[in-house]
Amino acid sequence: MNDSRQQFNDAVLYILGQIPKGKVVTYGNIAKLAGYPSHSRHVGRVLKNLPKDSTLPWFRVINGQGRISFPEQSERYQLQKGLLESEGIVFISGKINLKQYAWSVG
DNA sequence: CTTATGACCCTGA
DNA sequence: GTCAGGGCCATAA
Repeated sequence: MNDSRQQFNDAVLYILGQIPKGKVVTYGNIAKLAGYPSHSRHVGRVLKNLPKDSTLPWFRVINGQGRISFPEQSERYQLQKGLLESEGIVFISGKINLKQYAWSVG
């Protein structure tokens, strides 16, 4: 494994652990915070690589449109939606209010 | 080496 | 508001 890839992966996981409860972050935002503004896609690759029993709040990661990047019929979608709702996040037409739930440093 | 694919984003219609 | 096109980068074949 190249160090750069590992570093990106580690940065993403770290940021993921910094997301407060009841907040969400977009892929692009995480990538930017990790130091790779244009690697928004690879954030998804990192999450995909996560074990299903991971303790990290991967479900707090959504796309730039405030939607979950899974098809509605997908089990992952239902799981993520349920977890977010359990933290107080409200879904409207399958989307959430990014203006309200978007996390920023500080 | 070239293609194809992906838990994406931005912009314009 | 939603949808489509173009772009970006890493991985697999």
